Amino acid sequence: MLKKELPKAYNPADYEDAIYAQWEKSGFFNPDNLKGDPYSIMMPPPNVTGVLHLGHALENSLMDIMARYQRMNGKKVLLLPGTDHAAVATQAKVEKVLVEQGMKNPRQELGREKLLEKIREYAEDSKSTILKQIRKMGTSCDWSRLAYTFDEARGRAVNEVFIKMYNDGLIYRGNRVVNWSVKGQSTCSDDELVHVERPAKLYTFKYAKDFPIAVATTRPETKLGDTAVAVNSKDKRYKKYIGQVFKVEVGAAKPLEIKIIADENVEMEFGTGAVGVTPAHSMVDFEMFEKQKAKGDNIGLVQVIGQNGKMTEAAGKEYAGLTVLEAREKFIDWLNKEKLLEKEEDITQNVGTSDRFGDAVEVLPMTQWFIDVNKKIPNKDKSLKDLMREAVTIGHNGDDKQKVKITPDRFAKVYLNWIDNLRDWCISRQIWWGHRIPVWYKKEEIYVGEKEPGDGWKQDEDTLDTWFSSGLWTFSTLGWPASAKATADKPVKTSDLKTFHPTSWMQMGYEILFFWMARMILMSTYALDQIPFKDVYIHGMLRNEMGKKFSKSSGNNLNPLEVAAKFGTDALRLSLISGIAPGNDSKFYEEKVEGARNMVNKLWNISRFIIGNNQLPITNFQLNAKKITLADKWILSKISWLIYETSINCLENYQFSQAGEELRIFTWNDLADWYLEISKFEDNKEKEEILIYILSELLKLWHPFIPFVTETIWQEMGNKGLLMVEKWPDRKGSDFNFKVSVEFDLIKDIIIAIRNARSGNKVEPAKKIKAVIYAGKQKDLIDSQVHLIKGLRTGISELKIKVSGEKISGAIYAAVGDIEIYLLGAVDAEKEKARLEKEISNLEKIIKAAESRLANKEFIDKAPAEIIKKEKEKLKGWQAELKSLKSK
RNA sequence: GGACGAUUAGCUCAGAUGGUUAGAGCGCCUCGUUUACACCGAGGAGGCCGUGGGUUCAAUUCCUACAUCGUCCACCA
Repeated sequence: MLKKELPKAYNPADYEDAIYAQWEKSGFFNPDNLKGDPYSIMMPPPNVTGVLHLGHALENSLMDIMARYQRMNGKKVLLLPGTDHAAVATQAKVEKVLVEQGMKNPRQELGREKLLEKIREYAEDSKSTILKQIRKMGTSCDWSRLAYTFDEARGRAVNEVFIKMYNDGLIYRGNRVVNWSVKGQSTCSDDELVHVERPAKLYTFKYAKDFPIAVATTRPETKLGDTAVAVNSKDKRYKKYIGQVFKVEVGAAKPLEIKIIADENVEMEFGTGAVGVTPAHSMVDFEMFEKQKAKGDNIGLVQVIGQNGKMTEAAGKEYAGLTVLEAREKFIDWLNKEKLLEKEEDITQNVGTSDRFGDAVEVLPMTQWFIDVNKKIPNKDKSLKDLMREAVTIGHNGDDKQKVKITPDRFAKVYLNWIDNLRDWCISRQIWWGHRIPVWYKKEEIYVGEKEPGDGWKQDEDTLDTWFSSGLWTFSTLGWPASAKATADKPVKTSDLKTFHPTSWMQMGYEILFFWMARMILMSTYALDQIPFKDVYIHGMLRNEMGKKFSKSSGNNLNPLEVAAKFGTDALRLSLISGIAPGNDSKFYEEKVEGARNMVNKLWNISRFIIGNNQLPITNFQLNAKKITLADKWILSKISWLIYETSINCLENYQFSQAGEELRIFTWNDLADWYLEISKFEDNKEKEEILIYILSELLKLWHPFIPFVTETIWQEMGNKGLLMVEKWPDRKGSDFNFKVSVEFDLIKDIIIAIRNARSGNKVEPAKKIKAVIYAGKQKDLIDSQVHLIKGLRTGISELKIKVSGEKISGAIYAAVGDIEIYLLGAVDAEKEKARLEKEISNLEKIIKAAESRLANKEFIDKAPAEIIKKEKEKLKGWQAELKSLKSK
């Protein structure tokens, strides 16, 4: 066999690229080359606004662990990669760059086509960097199915859904108030707002001296557009005014006609108990306006702020053209002059700002495209909201199999709460980078369709909210709609949809729960009548040592590729998934990666030792050891347990951190620290066989987490095939031998005690007493103890064993020179007896309680069968324990 | 205002459907020139599991109240 001298330390850079190339070339990233049940994961497409950050690195690690695990378990795994054009984000970013380069207004100066060209260049550049980075992370995705939210195939899907929704009456064009970013000159959805707390002034005033009700506002300038005052109908002070209209002159173009209306949402106790209603510049007020309108009462809507952020003509001659702030001052001056201002208070206020452009948004009435989330879908008697709710509660159409399982489940509550507050979704944007709305106009005519219907038609200028296309991601990537195939820039297999949808597993950060998860559920249940994924794992955010978010703007961005270059991709991956719990934020810092790097190196050196010392052929290995010792039994028992733990308990339940922990404990504390040491003096054919077996299985278990180093070692062993597609070890959890484990732990204790004694450390016998009683009854065990104690770096060559009968039940003494080590013997009979008695009485109590519970008829009748079964099992265990205790 | 999360070793964090001795990594202390590894080895110290109450034979775990920190949603006009 081949004996290669491996370097002392594992140097990732020497192997990673070649290994990835090998994987890719093998074709096993592509499910078409795999057999078995389909298993699909759609990569959340990173925005083409920049490069990958640590969050992406975490996501890639999580997805790849699942993909590799499932692949090794014989699944036909599709991990589909892609990128997102990130409409507003990308355009905002490029515009910012252009402005920094000296352009004043890129949109005006370049025009639509040229600006789009610039953005496209930027996006393509960013995209290619991102794709390289994904490779670098070792992600085993199918590059042949690479998708982009803004490519032709995805564009087809977008149009198809838009048209379908329009025809179903779910998409409408309406004049409603929207969030408007003056800086970005575009709308944004409610979810795109970032609320910032700011100090503000709250003014209480009356519109006129003879106006009966005072109102309060932080935005006096908008009051030029008030059309009503809302009060609670139960409010005795104001009840008499309800329905009356007051004409007041405040300086606007026309005198305001303020109608007093009733609204149950107005709190009587707060402020003056009355609200000045500005339908044009407040979401809530607009809703009141609509409510009144539905009752047949049009209170009117006056827009006093324009899209340029300046006051309109309607605000009056004095005000038109002023900025919002100038107008505010002017209005306050006027109120003061007229002695209408009653109060001025300092308060803090939450202001909605544009996520991408950063300015405080203005609420304005505009004609935009909306998705109606409350309207019943034709032939369904359900609204989109209903669909979104159903998917996580009773399952789509009440089908339990079509239910999205959210891990951790508390996010289901957050999600449902969000749906309750959801307003119609404004989907049109006035930016250019994005899917253009497939609607055409010719004079008064309107046509909704993919291509212009003939001469003289003009397409809608607006583009779609980027989440519209992201919402289709799970199926637009799988060849939906079928016609996408013809025009796709890449061949798309339409059969994919049938095979891989609903997708098996999805992961994402909680910050895009509403943006993305909700929209995917909406789109998929509506368009396909299927949930988008069965399982969704929500991860937390990564923060730096100070607990701050990593962000480019704050300059504390850690580049995952630099970390990977320094410590290796495996170390980065392992450190990212260590110590995390689903949905919880975690801190990330370099020391963590260092620890993971050390782990990787440890595995490398274990392998180096096993490969280097072995005389047997180590490929295609089958365990056949016949003569085995206690240590052999122990390690085989342990790895059997490890296989069970990592597969069933951890990975099947998305306990990634736990899996890594279990693997590390076995590898370092059990295998390296004990078994490898034992193998140095119990050197025989059986040991070698077992070592190869253990290493092979261990590499498989580690592979999803640290794919590069495991694959490298696998090949250094001389294996022909790729570890990536090796069969996952059989889960024979039952092979775990508790007795052997206890016996071996005893030996460990003895050896540790000897080492302590020799190094002058104190011995604590209490812990060992229990063990010795156990040992005393077994000749074999004593022999193996002697053997191991002699062998394992204790410096002991002579061992005096004394097994006594009654007084000391099985004590072991080890004599080293003139030191007589008092290890396990000399059981203090009294103490031991007391201890046993306490334990027995404790157990008896427990058993009694359990028995009475099982005897309770109510409990038997009402408790689920499973619980009763468990209770019985527990009871049995306790009873057995009690018996064994009593026998002592 | 509503909801959710966190509170466990010096630091960063796991964990237990309630059960005998609560874990890891890092850090710290002592020891170690062993041929897989100093990216190492051996050992050790260090915890009223946030506070009060309740349920229970048994609570750090379940319930409840509170405190502190954090997040999301709604926004009071």
